[in-house]
Amino acid sequence: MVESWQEELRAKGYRVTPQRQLVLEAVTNLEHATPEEICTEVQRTARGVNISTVYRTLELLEELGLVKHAHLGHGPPNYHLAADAEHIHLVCRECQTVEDVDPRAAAGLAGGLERDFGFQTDVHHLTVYGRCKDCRTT
Amino acid sequence: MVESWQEELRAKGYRVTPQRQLVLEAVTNLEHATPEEICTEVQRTARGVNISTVYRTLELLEELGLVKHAHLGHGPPNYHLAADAEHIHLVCRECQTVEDVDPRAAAGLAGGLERDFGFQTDVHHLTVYGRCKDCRTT
DNA sequence: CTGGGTGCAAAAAGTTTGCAGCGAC
DNA sequence: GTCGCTGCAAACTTTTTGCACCCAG
Repeated sequence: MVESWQEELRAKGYRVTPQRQLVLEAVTNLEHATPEEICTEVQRTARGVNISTVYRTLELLEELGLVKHAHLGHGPPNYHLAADAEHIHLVCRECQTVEDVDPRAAAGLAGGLERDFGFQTDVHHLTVYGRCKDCRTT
Repeated sequence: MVESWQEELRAKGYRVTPQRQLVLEAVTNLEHATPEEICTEVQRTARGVNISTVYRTLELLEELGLVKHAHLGHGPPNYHLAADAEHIHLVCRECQTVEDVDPRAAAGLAGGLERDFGFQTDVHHLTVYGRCKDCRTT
């Protein structure tokens, strides 16, 4: 697994550039971030990585299986390392907070969909909307 | 049930307009539609309901609890009648098709989240990403 | 008649693309 | 030196907003 992603890039005819390393670093550090946030983070460290490069890089990194994204409601997509532990997102439709939950909570669901519909659930990408504990009591 | 939402509108100080009736009709007929599709549908019947009116109306109808929306991937949100039977959306990340599934499949998940996190799942809004049967065999 | 609703146009927000120059290999 | 990558700007898509006029109540 330590076999560097840089090798993989070169093997596929892509190039290893500072920008690509910085974007991957930013995703690693931020854990959950939108393209915009990633761009800002990168520009804090080094200067000037263009937003369009961030988009292009994220697409590439996702293609390589290094990062994944999920849609958490209205806003922009949310990127994180594929290597991070898988988790489910609980999004509160009132306070907009996101809570990460162990994917085992969805084991039954995934199993059922597989059995009944032949559907292979991407648990990584599962987003559950509802109301969180706090918003239900207030 | 047939005429009551108009009453509710007036009771809250809103007005019943042809545009609002047409949008609700379109949502009813299309069952699953984006704002753009709703706008097109409405303009087929009558002419000239502006896209921005569609957005404003959908927001209002959702506030009243008449319609709901879900995010099915990258694209625009997807509106449908709240009165329609609840269902889960299975979105294939390869062929982009959407399959509707009985919400009972998620009963275990919803129960677990409720028990463990006090989170009230909005099953209506649940979207599951993955690969459908067809894409797995091809 | 009155104030909320609508259409239109412009702005915002998020994302993609064309192209000339740069730099990884 | 080659050719993929980047920055920049412009185009695009989806959604929101400001404003003058219109019409439901």
